[in-house]
Amino acid sequence: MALSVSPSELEIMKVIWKQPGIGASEIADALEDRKDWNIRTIKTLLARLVEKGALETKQDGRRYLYHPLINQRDYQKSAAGQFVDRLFGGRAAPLVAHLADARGLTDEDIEELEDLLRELKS
Amino acid sequence: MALSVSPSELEIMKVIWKQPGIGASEIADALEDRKDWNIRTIKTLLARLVEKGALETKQDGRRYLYHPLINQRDYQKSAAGQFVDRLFGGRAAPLVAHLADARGLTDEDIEELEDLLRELKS
DNA sequence: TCAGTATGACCACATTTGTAGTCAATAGAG
DNA sequence: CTCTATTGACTACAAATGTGGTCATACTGA
Repeated sequence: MALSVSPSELEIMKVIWKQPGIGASEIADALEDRKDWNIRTIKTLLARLVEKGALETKQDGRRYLYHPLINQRDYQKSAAGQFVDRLFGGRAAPLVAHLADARGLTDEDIEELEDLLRELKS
Repeated sequence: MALSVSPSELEIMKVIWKQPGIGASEIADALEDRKDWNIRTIKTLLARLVEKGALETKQDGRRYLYHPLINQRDYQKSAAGQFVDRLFGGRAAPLVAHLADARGLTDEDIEELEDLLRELKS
C-alpha cells in the first residue's frame, strides 16, 4: 500500500488522471511546455509506474494506452495526510496558517474554507 | 536555496529545532522510541545535513553540538507551498477538504481555522 | 594504568530517482 | 518496395537516500 510515486512520476500521473487512456507520445505533448523531458524519459517513468502498479496498459495496435490504477483523490488524501503528519504533527490549522503567511489565500480559498467549516460543524 | 532535506533528515532536524545545541547521542536518545536507528545512521544523517548547510556544529570537548542554520517556520512554509503546488494546483481549500475527509479535523483545528479566516478577512 | 567505550572521519553498498541511450521490429511516406 | 520515424524492451549511469560498518583516538571508570 501507499505505493510511492516520485515527483516526476506524479507529473505523469496527473496527465493520465486528466486523460485516462492516453498514449506515451500524447503525454509528451501534454507536458511539452511544462517539462523539458525527452520522450525516452517519459517512457521510462511510465514503465516504472506500470511496474509499481500505479498504471495499467491496454494495447492499441503497436502502442500502449495508459490507465490509472490508483485514484487521484485517494492519492491526494493519503499524501496530504502523510504530509501534515511529517511536518505539522498531523494538525491542519498550522499548515493553513503557514500557507496563508507564505503566499496568502485567494478569496476563493477563504470562501471554500468557510463553507467547509460550516459544513463540518453541522 | 530550498535546500532539500530528505524525510529521514527531517526527523533529525525536528529534534534539533526543538533542542538546538544538542549532541548526536542525545539525538539518538530523543528518537529512540520513534525511530529504530543505529547511532551511525544518525551520525551519517547529521554529516549530510551539515554538508548541505542545514546545520552547523560547535565543538564541545571532543564532540559536536548541532545548531540549525535553517529556521523551522521558513522550512515549513516553503515545504507547504511546494506541496500544495505539486498536488493541489496551489490551492489551500482542496487540501484541507481532503484532510478533513481522510482523517477529520479536531475541534481545535476547526476553531483555529475559524480564527485564522476571521483574521484574514479583517 | 589499562581496557572498554564514545566519537568523529571515512567508507560501503543496495535502492530509488532523474535522465537518457541502444536495438529490433514495425508502420507509414514516397 | 524501401527508407525513415515511432514504439516497446532493455540497458546505463550518476546523484540522492537509507542504513550501517571500520578505524583511530581520546575519555573514563576500575
